[in-house]
Amino acid sequence: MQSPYHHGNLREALLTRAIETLNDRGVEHLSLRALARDLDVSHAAPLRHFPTKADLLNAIAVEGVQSLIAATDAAQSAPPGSGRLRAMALAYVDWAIAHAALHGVLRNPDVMRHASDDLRQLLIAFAERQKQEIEAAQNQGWRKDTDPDVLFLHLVSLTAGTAIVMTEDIYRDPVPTADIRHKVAASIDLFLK
Amino acid sequence: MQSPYHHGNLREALLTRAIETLNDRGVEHLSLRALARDLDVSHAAPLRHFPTKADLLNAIAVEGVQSLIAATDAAQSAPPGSGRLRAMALAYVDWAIAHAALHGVLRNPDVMRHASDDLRQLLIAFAERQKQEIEAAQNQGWRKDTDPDVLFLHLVSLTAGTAIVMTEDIYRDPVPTADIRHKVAASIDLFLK
DNA sequence: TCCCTATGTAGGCGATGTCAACATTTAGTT
DNA sequence: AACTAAATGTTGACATCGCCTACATAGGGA
Repeated sequence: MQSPYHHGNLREALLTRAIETLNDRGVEHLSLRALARDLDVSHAAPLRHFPTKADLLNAIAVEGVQSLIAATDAAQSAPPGSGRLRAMALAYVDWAIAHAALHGVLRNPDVMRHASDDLRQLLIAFAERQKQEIEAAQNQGWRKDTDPDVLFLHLVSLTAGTAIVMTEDIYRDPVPTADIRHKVAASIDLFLK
Repeated sequence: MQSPYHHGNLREALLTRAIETLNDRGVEHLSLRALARDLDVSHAAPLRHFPTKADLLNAIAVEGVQSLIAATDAAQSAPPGSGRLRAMALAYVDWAIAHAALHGVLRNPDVMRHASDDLRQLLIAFAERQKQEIEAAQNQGWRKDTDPDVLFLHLVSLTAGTAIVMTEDIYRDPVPTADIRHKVAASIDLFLK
């Protein structure tokens, strides 16, 4: 049949198409009705899967954080210590560059304002793992005398900040372009080496 | 007369009220029509001053950057060097905390995507000054052997990241609360002392 | 087979951004 | 002072959007 009454996998299709739209048009141009049109579905169909637009964005954010966690998990193959922290920080930045749209959603205050409990839990777990890595690194002698809270604050600020500087258009002008990936690593090494 | 045909200073009134709304309701609830209602003006009146909603947000962003620059200018009373850089970084973070709404606009990718040339110029000038401060500090011996590009990247990432961590709700859970201002200073000192 | 739930459709409501046509006020020129 | 042009505000309209309600269809147990 040409178009079956039921789409079959509308939820996934919505998420995929939404992320595509996000990539080239930004959050402001993301609309449930336009998504429905794109997928040849009635204008209210998306509401069956995401009762509200915020729910859609929240689901995208959850996917994003899971993807981010998976990316930094891969960096955990390194032995514990400041080297592993370094690998995780770089993995974070690389992930942000590779998934700019998802990263943008995670950085959008208007999305995160309505973060679901699931999403918050994911982020807290992620933060917790970073704290453990810091503790492990300190046990190996790295910045042994510094307050762990300060190290955590510094790590989070530096990684989040670097990711933003590398992905947001507004920083493109002042930031050096030549050999940027190497400079990012050197910048992170100022803290983690 | 009760309500004169002309408001008198609608442009300023719009900006002021918009920032207020931003503060307690967020960008998503900012609407030109609601602003018009708040100011007892017809629904299309704001368009005379801001042809599009993006123009309004852009104007707010310009005010924000000017305010930010003024705040960090005050920190320039310190003598040049890493100490002045430190003062500027802390002034940045303090400004972000004190003007969370403006800071949120500046950090909103959907706002900055349409940044006007004015706005971009302001930001470039701000970045340029930071580069000069780094050079001055290096001339005084601070991290003399490090690539200035790397130092700049690190400074921008760290300050932007810290401001975000301190202002965005989503970081409130994992970040330590006790003595936070002191810890922020300590975190910045890891780089600037 | 029958029913329940999940999923999709059709229509509508209030709100929004933006446009066009018109009104009023202000400022500048003569 | 009179005339005119520009600035500023009003009214009405249109397309779109999020979301709601009522209804239609499909699929999966009992």
